[in-house]
Amino acid sequence: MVRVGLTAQRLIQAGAELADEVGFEHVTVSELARRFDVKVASLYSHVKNSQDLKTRIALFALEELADLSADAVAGRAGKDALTAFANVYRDYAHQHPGRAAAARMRLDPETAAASAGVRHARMMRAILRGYDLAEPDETHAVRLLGSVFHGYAGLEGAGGFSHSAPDSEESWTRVLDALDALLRNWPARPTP
Amino acid sequence: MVRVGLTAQRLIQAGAELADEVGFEHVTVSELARRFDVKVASLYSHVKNSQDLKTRIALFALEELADLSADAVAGRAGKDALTAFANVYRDYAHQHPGRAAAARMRLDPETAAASAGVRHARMMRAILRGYDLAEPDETHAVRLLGSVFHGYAGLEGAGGFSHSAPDSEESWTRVLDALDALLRNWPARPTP
DNA sequence: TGCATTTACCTAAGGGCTTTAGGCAAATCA
DNA sequence: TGATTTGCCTAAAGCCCTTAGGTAAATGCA
Repeated sequence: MVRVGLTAQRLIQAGAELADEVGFEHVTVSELARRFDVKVASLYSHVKNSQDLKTRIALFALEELADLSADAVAGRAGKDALTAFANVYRDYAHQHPGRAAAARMRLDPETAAASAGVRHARMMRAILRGYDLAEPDETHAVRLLGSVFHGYAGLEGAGGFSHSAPDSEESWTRVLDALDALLRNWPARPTP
Repeated sequence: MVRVGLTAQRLIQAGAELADEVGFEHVTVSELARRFDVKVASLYSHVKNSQDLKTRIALFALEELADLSADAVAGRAGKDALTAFANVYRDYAHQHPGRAAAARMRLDPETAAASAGVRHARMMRAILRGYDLAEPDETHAVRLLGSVFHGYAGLEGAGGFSHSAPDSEESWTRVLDALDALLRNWPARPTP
């Protein structure tokens, strides 16, 4: 009986790679076991269950993404920072579609609160400090940006923008231009 | 042997309701059969397989949503139309979270091309005609709006904005204000 | 109205993924 | 080196998906 040296970390890492190959929704304990050439039951000492595995892949992706974003944003401000941050997001979704999908997975509130998701939110707020928005507008803007980034990655991943002109790359650039313009010119609350 | 009178339409309708109750990802041929008090195999005369069932629920949701949007937008223009359209989207996601998730499902290109998704795109373009954007900016704007609507619904459905101030309702209103302002003031392509 | 055809639902069966319980051998430690 | 821990295994049960082939209800036709 050869020991492969499974650990939760190795499983999650391999799970993330598997997600990128076959899609996050097709990540399965069985397939993971197959890849380690190990029986399925063996994984259950390292991971609670299938749900737990997926959650931990999601948390892993969120961390990874937050680390990349932090690097990209360091030393930048204004549109520069916004673009760098947004591009990390989109590039990650291109290079790691499975992990990106994982990062969009629904987490229960406590898990989410303990996740790197909060770092993302903090970074976004830091970027927004370059545009001066008073609360609650800053929060509205955070939510708008989050929606755009998630939404764009989702639609692009679903093939929404492929095979139609202009190419998605150009739209992305122009969307960022537009968001920058919007943030510099955030409208006052209209008087009814 | 009592006959229940299954049809593809009834299955899809019931499937949509099931999705709203348990989440689209938990819609299962078995559960559907249980609800009709019928054996699982019986469904396979009406629906090709599980994937087919889900796809048809997605198409159903897209149609329903397009019909609602068309009604809401009729007779409106400018911000009025934009708001009406956007609110249909969001209200639908609130009232029918499962169907909304279905509507966000990845479809293969041919299926997507034959779906009500194209009506959605056409309506968006019609609304944008109220803001005068020349191509390719109109397309960029369509993609931005799509991303925001999908993204906001996704994050809200995932509980992203709950239990934090200001409430999601207010953010949504202000996001629409902001999008309207942006469309009225779409930035020219910056000269590098 | 009676018979043939079609159709709706059924049983049976195989295969995959998940999860738990309990066992044996490799690694670790004293 | 012997004891303990730990990593991976077998076995088994449960649920979902899917196909093949059967039976009875509904429908159509003479």
